[in-house]
Formats: sequence, C-alpha cells, structure tokens
Amino acid sequence: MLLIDLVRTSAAVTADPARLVKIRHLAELLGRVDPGEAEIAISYLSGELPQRNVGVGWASLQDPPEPRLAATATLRQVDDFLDRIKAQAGPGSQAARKTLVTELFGALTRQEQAFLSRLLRGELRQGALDGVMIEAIAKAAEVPATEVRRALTLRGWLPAVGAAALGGGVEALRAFRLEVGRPVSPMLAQSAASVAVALGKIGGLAAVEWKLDGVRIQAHRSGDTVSVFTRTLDDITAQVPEVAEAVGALPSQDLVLDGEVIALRPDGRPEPFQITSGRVSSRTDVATVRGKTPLSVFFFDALRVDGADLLDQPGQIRHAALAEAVPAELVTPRLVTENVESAEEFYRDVIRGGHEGVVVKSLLAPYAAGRRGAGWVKVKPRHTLDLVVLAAEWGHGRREGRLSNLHLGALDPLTGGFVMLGKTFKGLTDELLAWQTERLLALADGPSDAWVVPVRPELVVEIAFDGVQRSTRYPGGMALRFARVLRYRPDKGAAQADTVETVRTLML
DNA sequence: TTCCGACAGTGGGGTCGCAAT
DNA sequence: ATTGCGACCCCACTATCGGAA
Repeated sequence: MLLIDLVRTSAAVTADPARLVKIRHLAELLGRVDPGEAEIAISYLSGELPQRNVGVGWASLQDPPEPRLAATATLRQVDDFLDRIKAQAGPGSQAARKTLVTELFGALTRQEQAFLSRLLRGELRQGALDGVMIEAIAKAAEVPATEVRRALTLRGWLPAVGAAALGGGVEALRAFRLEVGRPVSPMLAQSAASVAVALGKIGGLAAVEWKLDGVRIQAHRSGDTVSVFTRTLDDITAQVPEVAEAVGALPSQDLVLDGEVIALRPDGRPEPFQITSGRVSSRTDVATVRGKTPLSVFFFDALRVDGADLLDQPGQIRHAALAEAVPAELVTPRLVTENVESAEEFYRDVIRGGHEGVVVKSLLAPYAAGRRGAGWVKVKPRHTLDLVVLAAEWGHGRREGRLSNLHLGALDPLTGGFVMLGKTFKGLTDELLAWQTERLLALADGPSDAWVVPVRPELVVEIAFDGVQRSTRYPGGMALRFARVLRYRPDKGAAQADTVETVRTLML
C-alpha cells in the first residue's frame, strides 16, 4: 500500500469530528491493506510507530527538504527506512540519522512529509488513537469490539492484535492469552476530590489502599526468570534488581503481580518522587546507585498465581490470591471498609506518613487492563496558592490563537518582584481562554516573541497543585507539581499574592 | 430527552543516557 | 565539562461524541 493512501485516510479522519465516521474511514482502509502491511497501517493510524521510538524528534524535523510531486513511497519502504534510522548508534549517529531523515523526507510529497512529521513527534492529532482504532479493527474484521479489546489487554500492542483480527477473525483473537513474561496494560484509576466521594463512586464495601508516590511496575515470574515492566510496558528488570530478588524469593514459581517501587528513607518515610524516579531511570552502574538509594516494592494486585489467570476475577479474589502468594510486608497496606469516617481516618494517617494519598478500590471489579475504569478511584490532598501571571504562551491545535500556557510567579516581599514557579495550561475552559487572551494582551509588556507574551504582573490567579519540588530550572529553586488553574482572583492585586516564603514552607 | 462514560487533546516538571560542542 | 535532545517517569483537566438511562 502507498503511504499516500494512508495519509488521505488520516486526513479524512481528521476532517470529520464524528467518531463513527472516523471509524468508517479507518475500517475502509484496513479492508484493503495487504496482510504484510497491516501492522504498519494500524500503527501509523493510531499515532504510533512499530519501532516505538527511532531517535527522531521535534528538533530533527525542523528543515525538511523540498518535497516530491509524485507519491510513490509504500508503507513497507517507510517502515524499513525507520528501522535503519533507529539502528544508528555511536559517534556520528546524529549526523547519520539526520542524513537518513533528509533522504526519507526527500522522497515524500508535502502531504506525506506533514503526516510523517506529526507521527514522528507523537502529535498525529486526528482525533483517533487506540480507542477509535479498536472499533475500526472490529468493523473491518467483522468481530465484536469487546474481543479486540480483550486481546489487546493480553497482548499489549494493538497492531499485532489488529493484524490477527483481520487475518483470522475471532478465533485468532481468542488465541491471545495472558503469557508470563509479556506485560499486560496496567489498570488505571479515576480521581475524586475526597475519600467520601470516592467511596460513593464505588458504593458499599471498598478497599482503601496506600497510594505510594513511586513508579508503577508489573512483575512476571516463570520459574527462575523474573521480568519487571513499567506502565508503558518497557522492560526495566535490570534497573530494579530489588524487585527481581523479592519476587524470585517467593514460593510461587508462576506469578504476574502489579505494584509500585519506591525509595524509602531509613525511617520508612518516602523520598521525594524525584529520588525514586532518578534511581529507577539509572541504567549504568545499578549496583552503586542501589547502595545509595535502595528501592522497596509493594504489590497491590495479582493477575496470575500458580497457573490461575485472575484478570476476570473480582478484586477481592485477586487480593486474596496476592495475600496468599506474597508476605504481608510486600503487600500495600489497606483497609477494607464501607465506613466513611474510618476511611477518612486511614487517609489522614497515610498523609501523615508522608505518602501521596489513597486508592479506593471496588472488591467486585475485574482487572480492567489499560482502562481508567470506575473500579479504582484515587484521592490526593490538594494545595492552593494565589499567584501572579508573569507571561503567557500561544497555544497549539484547538488552542491556536489563544494565550494558553501561563507563567506563574510568587511575590518576593524583599524586592517587591516575582519569582517564577512554573507554568500551567490546565483547568481552563474555552470561555476562560478567550477571556484571558484578551485580558493578557491588554497587559502585554516587554519583548514578546512568537511564543511568549510577557505581561505586566497584575493578574492574580488561584492555582491548585500537588506539591512543591526542588528545581534547577527556576530561580527560586522550587517548582509546582501538577499546577492547574482554579479561577482568577479579580478581587486581589499582585501585592496580595502568596509569597515565596509561603511556598518554601510547603517544600518539605 | 438528558446524562454520563470513554476518549482525545493540550501541555506541565524532572531525570537519565548519549552525542555533540 | 557542559549542552541539547529524545525518551519516559509522574500527571490534571476540558470538550466532545454517542450509547445508556
């Protein structure tokens, strides 16, 4: 199949907002793709590369060569080219990669270049990713979408599932099983503002569990072999030997467990997330970093124990299997209750212990792999500050032409100036975006460029955030974590904004 | 007819490893 | 030795579509 065929389908998908129409366009294309190119087509049209990453990003795509007029490239040719680009390594690889990118783009039309550029940057923006593609595969292969979804759960990679569906229908999909050593998309949690709300969402008896501020892991064991995967299914076994050792020491030979790794201080309180993250990301000289920053692992779910697949079992059954297979010190602490007061007391204790919050879990829900199902609801404390808008950046995509991303500053009472603590674009409605664009342009002051518009520091905005982290990027040495706009404070002037001292007391 | 679940989009800070400077 | 880049860890929130109620 020619790349241009796929690009035209992508354009049609982008052009129509109706999901059912998007699905029709995608299914039509899948109906005529060669079996040998099905994985590539599904991958591209759901916004990812079969190679996953090839070492080419925004900066490497800045000045594309003159486009061709005739579209001749096939999916297979492009895919082979990306394989070659990915294979570059060592000294001179950046130049070699650049040469290959230029060669590849030089063989494409303008339309193809634009598509591939967005795909490589991970910004396809056609209003269709995995969720829509699942439906399109179901339609093209004439199988129920639930079968596609189930297979994806177990295989973790939609192109393979789609190719199987197109080639072998329901039978081929049912051949996908939970395999020890092959990661499953982890179940995700929804959010709630309070424990009471979370319990209400679950309804009735629920498990209230510590939410640790670490890195999500999935551990697989088959005999003597243990593998550990991240949330995005990357293999990090070598980076977290503590997990391999802990799982390898369990009596059970056949396990798939879901949990969290975290660096704890000697007193048992958690290190800041930055410490855990840095430790887990370290790939060179793991033995040394391990000595300095040991990791602890806590499991909260079991997907397989001793030959029994538990994905479809209710939470209660899975947890019972976990408790059977894993000693209590490796199980995430939790309380089973339907009483709001005891759940809230548990939550307060968790926060006092320095941890991130709780996850309230249904005892009945199956493991909804890869979905933000209603079976798990997380609750975290929220801080707020009144900060001053120092500048704003022009938005992209649907925010084109709107000032979107706000630069936020706290008052420095010593100088009367402002110290920048980070940016946010979250929490803004279309109405607020329109209002702030007009308001900020009226306050514009200083040298603005194509992206950033500095403004007179007069507008006060109430910001919610999860915590204050150490920062090397910002002058105050502090940055807000997960900052989002709650509302503007027209009743406050910049002189009434919160101060850097106040922020500093939160960084503990 | 209204409601709500799922999805896509819009970006945030921090860290590591690697190649280039 | 430092800088820039890509990739990936954590992620919140709003708008929208279309099926459920």
